[in-house]
Amino acid sequence: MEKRDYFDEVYEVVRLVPKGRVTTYGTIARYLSLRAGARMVGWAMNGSHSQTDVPAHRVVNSVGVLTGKHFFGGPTIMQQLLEDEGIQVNNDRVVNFKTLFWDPALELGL
DNA sequence: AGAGTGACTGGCT
DNA sequence: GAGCCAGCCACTC
Repeated sequence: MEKRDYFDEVYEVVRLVPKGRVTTYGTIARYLSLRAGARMVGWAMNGSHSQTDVPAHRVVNSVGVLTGKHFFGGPTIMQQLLEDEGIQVNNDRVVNFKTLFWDPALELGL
């Protein structure tokens, strides 16, 4: 398998997400200029289980919904991880998502 | 090679 | 905010 190419880049960006902040698949896709699109970012996260330092729980969709929670081995794992970082989650949706949103191209001073 | 699927997004209702 | 639809690319069978 060894898809590594853009997978690794996605992991790297996700790792840069500060604790208590979140970002979206589409944002990562655009930041890395992935033609593949946001869907592939999610697919890339599918391999994040091999990476221990990849906070995939900080990656949500465009409206702040924890779409990938089921892939954490449980429907509440992702939410608990976020709440543990001080992020409030209500009905699978990140509270103040717009405020907690972290844009790499913006925060990294690009 | 063709069809189905998915951790998405934007636009419209 | 929530639902439906179309576009998007990579992966699997």
